[in-house]
Amino acid sequence: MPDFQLSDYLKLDEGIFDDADAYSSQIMASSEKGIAAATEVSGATSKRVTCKKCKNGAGKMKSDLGVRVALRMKSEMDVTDDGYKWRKYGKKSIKNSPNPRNYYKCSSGGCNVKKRIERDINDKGYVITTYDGVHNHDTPSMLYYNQMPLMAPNAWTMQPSSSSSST
DNA sequence: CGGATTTGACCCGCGC
DNA sequence: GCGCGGGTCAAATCCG
Repeated sequence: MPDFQLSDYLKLDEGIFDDADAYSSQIMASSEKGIAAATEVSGATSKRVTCKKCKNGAGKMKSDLGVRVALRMKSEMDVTDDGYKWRKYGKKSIKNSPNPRNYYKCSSGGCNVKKRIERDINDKGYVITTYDGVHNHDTPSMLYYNQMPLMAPNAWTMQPSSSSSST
C-alpha cells in the first residue's frame, strides 16, 4: 500500500461543519458528532427511486445521506480502500475530466454509503475520493483501529502528526 | 456456486 | 423537443 496522504480536504457540505477554518484532524472527530446526528438517514434503500430523490434532494441532498466529504489522496492506484468494502456499481466518463469516474457503494449490510472516486485532472497520481453518507456500522477492519478510541472510525487519513517527520 | 466486476442502457433535470 | 451530462441499475461475465 503506497503512502496515500491527505493532501487536500474539500468540504462539500457547508452545513454540518460550521468551523470552515478548522479544517484539521479534529474536523473528523467533530464531524463524527455531526455525522452521528445525520445518521438519521434511512429510507434510501429504494431501487430506482434513487434518481428520483436525486432531484428531490437537489437542494437538500446533503441531508439525505448525511455528510458529503471529498478528500484528495495521493494515489495512482485504486487503493482508496479505507477499510470498508466497496462494490463498484458504475463508471462514467466526465466531460470535465479525461478520466472516468468510478462509483462505489458500501457492500456492508444496512450501509448505504456511496463513494465516488475520480482521478485528479490537474494532479495525475492523485485521486479525489468523495464520500456520500456515513457508515452506520463498524468498519470491517474496525478492530484494526481499535487502538485509537479517540479517533473516529472514519479517521483513516487523519494522521497529520505522523507525516511531521517527512521534513 | 457465490460474489464481485464490467459495460451499456435508461432516466431525469437543465439548457438551448 | 432534443441533446447533454451525470448517476444508477441491471444482465452477463469472470474470478476466487
